[in-house]
Amino acid sequence: MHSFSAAHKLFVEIPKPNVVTWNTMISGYVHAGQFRYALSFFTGLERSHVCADAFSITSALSACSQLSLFKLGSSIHCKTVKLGMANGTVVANCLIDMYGKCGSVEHGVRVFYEIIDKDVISWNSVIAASANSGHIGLAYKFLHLMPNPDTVSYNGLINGISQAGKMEDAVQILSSLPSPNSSSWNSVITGFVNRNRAREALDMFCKMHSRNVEMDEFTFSIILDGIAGLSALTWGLLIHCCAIKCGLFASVVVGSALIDMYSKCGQVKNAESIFHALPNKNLVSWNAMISGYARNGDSAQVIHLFELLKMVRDMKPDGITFLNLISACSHNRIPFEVAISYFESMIDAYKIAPSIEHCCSMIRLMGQKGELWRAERMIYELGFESYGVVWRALLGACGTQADLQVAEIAAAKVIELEKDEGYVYVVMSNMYASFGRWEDANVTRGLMSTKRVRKEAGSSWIEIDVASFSDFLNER
DNA sequence: ATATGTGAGT
Repeated sequence: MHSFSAAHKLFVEIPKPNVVTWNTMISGYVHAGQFRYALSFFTGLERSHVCADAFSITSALSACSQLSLFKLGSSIHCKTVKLGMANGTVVANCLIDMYGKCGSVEHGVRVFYEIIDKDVISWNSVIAASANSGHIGLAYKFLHLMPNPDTVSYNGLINGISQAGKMEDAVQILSSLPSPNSSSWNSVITGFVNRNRAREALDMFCKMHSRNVEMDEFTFSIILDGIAGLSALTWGLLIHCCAIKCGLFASVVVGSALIDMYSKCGQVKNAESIFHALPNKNLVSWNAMISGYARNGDSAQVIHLFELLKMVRDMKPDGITFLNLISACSHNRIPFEVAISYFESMIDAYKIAPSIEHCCSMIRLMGQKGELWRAERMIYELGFESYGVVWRALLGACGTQADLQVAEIAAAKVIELEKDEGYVYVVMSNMYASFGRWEDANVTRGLMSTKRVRKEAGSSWIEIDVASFSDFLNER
């Protein structure tokens, strides 16, 4: 049980905090997953006249890893070099991890080579960093060079291979391990779920169960995610029971995954009772419940829960909350002006920068209202004009509104920015047809057949000459 | 007194 406000209040009363006091605050926030706060205390330490030590550095680096802050992480690396502690085993281990998570294995490997006394964690970190960045061969190399690899070493490899989607290899390594632990199994299950192979994920879950490997929060959250994708309620209920047996009934992580699973299986009532019973709800739990209501078309509950969330102390909506809220507005009968005001409050009151997803959701909303020019203007205002998905959303909105003028602008943009002209051909020919402009529709269809546009099983469109359709549009 | 490696939830 954390008590940040209490700790913070105590901290500010300390007249001259020493390095240990600072470090306790930094690592406390890291452990609680509050990485930004952790880093603000690190900055505070640096601004006061206290010198950072290895403890401050390692906690700060851990925060950088989790947030993928390459620039800050590198600047801390520079500091450690100046302070002469870059080759210290623990500091170097953290640096390897930080570089790995920031997508720069090369830097991590360089740090690894400089360590004089490499310990198990140094090796495991460099293996994980290599494997997770897709350098499986490199990970194998380190694993073979390592003096006494343990389960964690192999887990790094299994995890990387699973992330790369090489599931057969991952399963093979798992079965070759003398004593795989929860993490070994979790990595493989995660790999299957992320590749939309939920059936096999379930299979692994059952094997894990029958071999009496301890199941933790990770196991349940990922398998529930797989179940949600399958909408397999019976499995969901079974796994829910299993989680309770494992003593995880009060876990926020499992609870939030259950809320999501039940609402995706159409069982909002179950989702609701999980939500209300959760003793320590976090923002993820709230967002899961709000999106559950949104998915099931209960806009009144969406707004009700959103208003409640705003009143909870230490809790404030994030970008995902607003995304759910806006999509609920477009899928349900919520007044246009209300939706707009939510979006504006997100930007103005909550200082949340709109993402491409927000932009697309707003385009759909404006499209429904017939405000296509406003949507087009918004794309530029938000600075997303160089993203094809955004124009694709606008083109889609034009299709339902039958607005040829905006559609032609959007169509040209989709062709310019994406390689997917097939979609444009289909939408445009349908639109021309709906306007009775059969000649244009036929020209479009003709272009489709001469260029052999066809939809492939994987949903990608093939070999189309970009110029021909652009010319067709420009001639108009 | 305080620190590092595997995997997760909208």
